[in-house]
Amino acid sequence: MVDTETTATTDAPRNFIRDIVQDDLEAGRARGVVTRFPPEPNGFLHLGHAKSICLNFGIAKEFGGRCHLRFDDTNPVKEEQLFIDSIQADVRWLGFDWGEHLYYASDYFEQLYEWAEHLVRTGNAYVDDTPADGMRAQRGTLTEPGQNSPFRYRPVEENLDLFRRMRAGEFPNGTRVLRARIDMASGNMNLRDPVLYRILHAPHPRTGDAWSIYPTYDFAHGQSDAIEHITHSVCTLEFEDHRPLYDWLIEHLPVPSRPRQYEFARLNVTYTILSKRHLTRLVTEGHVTGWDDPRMPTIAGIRRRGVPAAALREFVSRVGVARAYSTVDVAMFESAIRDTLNPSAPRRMAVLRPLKLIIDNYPEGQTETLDARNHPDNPEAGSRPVTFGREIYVEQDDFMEVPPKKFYRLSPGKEVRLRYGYFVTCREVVKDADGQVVALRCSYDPGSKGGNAPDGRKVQATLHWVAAADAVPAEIRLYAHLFNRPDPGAEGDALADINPESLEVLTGALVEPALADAPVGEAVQFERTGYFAIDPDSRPGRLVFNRTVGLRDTWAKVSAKG
RNA sequence: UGGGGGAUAGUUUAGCGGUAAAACUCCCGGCUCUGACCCGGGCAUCCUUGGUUCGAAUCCAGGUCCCCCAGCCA
Repeated sequence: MVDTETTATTDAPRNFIRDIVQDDLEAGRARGVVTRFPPEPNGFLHLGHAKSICLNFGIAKEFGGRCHLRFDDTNPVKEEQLFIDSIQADVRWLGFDWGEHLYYASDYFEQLYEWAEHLVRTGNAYVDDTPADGMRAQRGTLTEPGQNSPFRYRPVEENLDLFRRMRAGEFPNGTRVLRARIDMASGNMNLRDPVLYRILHAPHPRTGDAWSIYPTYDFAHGQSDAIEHITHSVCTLEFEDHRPLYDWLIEHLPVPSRPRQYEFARLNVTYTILSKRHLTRLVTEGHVTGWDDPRMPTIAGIRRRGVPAAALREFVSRVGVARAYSTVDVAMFESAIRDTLNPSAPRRMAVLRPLKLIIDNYPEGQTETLDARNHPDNPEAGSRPVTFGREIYVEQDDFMEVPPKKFYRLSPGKEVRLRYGYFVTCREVVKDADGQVVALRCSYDPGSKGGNAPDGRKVQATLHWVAAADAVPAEIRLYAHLFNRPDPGAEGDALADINPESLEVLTGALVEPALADAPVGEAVQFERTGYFAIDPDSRPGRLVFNRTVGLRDTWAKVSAKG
């Protein structure tokens, strides 16, 4: 059976974050470890999130701590319940469990508001009436310091009054914000009086219209961590510059714990795009069929494609965690998928592009049942019967009328083995009026039943096949990389690099009957072609398979070289 | 000409002062009722220049290149 285990393994390799946690534990700086995975529910989870999920949940598990799932839902205009639901499903599918620890930043809105007032009262925050463009102008540039807002030294009482009225909904969007009073001349832009609250008259998926002001990421994140007693708040490198602000807020607020932030390099993969903005466009502009299109790097897409959760975890584990910017070869992902599937995926025979083969010396109307093993290395997987007959189908790629050197498969006069069946020799090539090969007439050796010749002679190739008598038609979807260059977007718009041939639909495929009742999502290996899984589009009588990943194809390389 | 980070094989990662390790890719070969799997073998002037040291990928100093930051996004 396919590996469908849902419990994540703990064989994670060493990395600098684990080292930090271990040191903190050993030095007594932390009594236990509490991490969190904090997605904003504004899209589907993808490969990059998988890395973060495995890291955060993995560390918690390794050190006997816990990992929270917390939705960073501070911007209601971008967030939807649909995403909240899908994210939970995806994390679970990946094999992780947050137990009772499901939280929302919005759960803390009241507490955060109180802390905001605290900052106002202590003179560390003020209400600024400067419009957005004015604030931008006052912020300065990367090399020039910013200018103080004229409202920077507003009296505490006035700030308090204004802030309360902001909450009460008295002012329109964008007319005022609450800012931390830190340092307009800081080299770190995040310290130039960052915005803590903005006015947003927008309904929130969870709090409805209870609020007309919402905290920014910077004000919500660290404090949420503190509320949950997160010990190690792990995020990606682009938040490095926010750490001083994270710490500043923790220091100036009466928070119940002192979390620490650590950053690692986000995942990049060749031929893939992982920015939420681009993924959203792929969906909304119709370049793919949805968030779960098997070509998408989303967890949902990957799952639909037939990739087991264990393969995703294995990939993340192989990639490692570091602070160096990097782009992982997508081949590493494909390899992890094959390695995960190979030991367990049942073997079946399916002919993607059928070519009829007629065995002239096989009795007409006769069929027989042969025994085919379900797995070459695992006898316990058992076997299944396959029908053999006078007319069978083989792969078009397995025949060449004029074979190049090193082509071991069928060609005029050549003998090959039909897997678990007989040796057959190609005697005649049947063509239509256009000269296209439409069938092969062959002879077989009755003594080679089961796949071995009585005289011990060898053949160079063993072909997969299906019998015309009981083959089942199927649609097979072959996927190639969604982008046609390893670094999509490196020159201009990433969507301009979309591979127009990322999907190939084969409607005339024939598969062995044992495949007719394959469960959705579980991968099987079509011998000699790859790993495939039933797509949810599949219906009784209309099988649809997705190619999860192909097998390594040495011949393709040899033949490509000529 | 601001601040913050990063540089180890084609790609990721390990290495934490003792003479470069693993996975993936690629190449060569073996095995084979999947040209799969599996098994051999090959592929690195550790960004650079100096310094410290018996000894440096590891420590120090200078340089170079790359990434992030000027949202009332996260």
